[in-house]
Amino acid sequence: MKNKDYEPLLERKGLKKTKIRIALLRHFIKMEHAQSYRDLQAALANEFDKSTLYRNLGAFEQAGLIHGINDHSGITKYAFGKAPIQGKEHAHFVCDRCETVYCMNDLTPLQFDVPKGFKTNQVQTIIRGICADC
Amino acid sequence: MKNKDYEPLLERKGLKKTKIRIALLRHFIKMEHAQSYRDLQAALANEFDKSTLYRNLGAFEQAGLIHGINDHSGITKYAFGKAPIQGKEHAHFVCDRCETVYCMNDLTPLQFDVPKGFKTNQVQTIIRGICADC
DNA sequence: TTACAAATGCAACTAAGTTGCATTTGTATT
DNA sequence: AATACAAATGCAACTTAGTTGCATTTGTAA
Repeated sequence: MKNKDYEPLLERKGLKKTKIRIALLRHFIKMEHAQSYRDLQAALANEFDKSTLYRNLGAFEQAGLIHGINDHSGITKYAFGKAPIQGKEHAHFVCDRCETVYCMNDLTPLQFDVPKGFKTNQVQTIIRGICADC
Repeated sequence: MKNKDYEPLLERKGLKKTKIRIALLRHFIKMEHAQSYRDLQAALANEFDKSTLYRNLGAFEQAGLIHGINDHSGITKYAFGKAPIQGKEHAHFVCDRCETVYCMNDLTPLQFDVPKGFKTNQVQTIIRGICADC
């Protein structure tokens, strides 16, 4: 994906093309692991304010450009792509040693039968273990 | 389960029988929903220090008496019972309206085939939706 | 080029969770 | 019952994630 290719993504979502958004998109597309606030701040060389970064993460998530992942660390991490919905789940693998978060796009979709009266909107699965690099 | 019944749980784990531990155990056993730090602090009438409470949550979790659950709120919640292990998962249902966290003990166990080189330790599933009370 | 909504930067704030250390308490031993 | 020691508590100070209000700046459409 070339730099110019993802700028239309912003327009399509009604988001203005600002410096941080271009930088964020470019970064998310090339990163294969989920990114925490700190990862992102470092990757962007602390060029932008904390609130600006958080607000844009929120905007991107709402627009379905990225999705948040919550593991036992208590720190939200973000990865490129829409949030999982039922029937189209993708699981996340968190390495207990290096803490890297992988998106496992190709795992078999799951079906959950929740009790009567419960309505499912989305399903997120966190698999903890040791990754191939560790 | 009577009050005296769960005190042996502490001894068996090598944990001293202190006031906060008895109170915590009693509370966890009767609560059907997962509890946040704030829930617990309120239930215990702010009788104990923040650090004491957190340290005991850690000790209980390590002993397998409770397990932590992390949803999109970023706030860890705890529920009675051991953490899910592969083949014996139980999923958690988080209501998007009232934020209550339910343990769904009776959902079908899942099998995940992770890529080569990855080793699974435990699987946690968060189902988001609307609960029966909402 | 103008004009306005949307986005940014700044500063101040809230709240979760942690840590070091002095004091207290549960329990095992005599 | 007294002692003795490790483990647990309380306190205070701290770190860091994430939020909010507001004045200023900027992207885009007219």
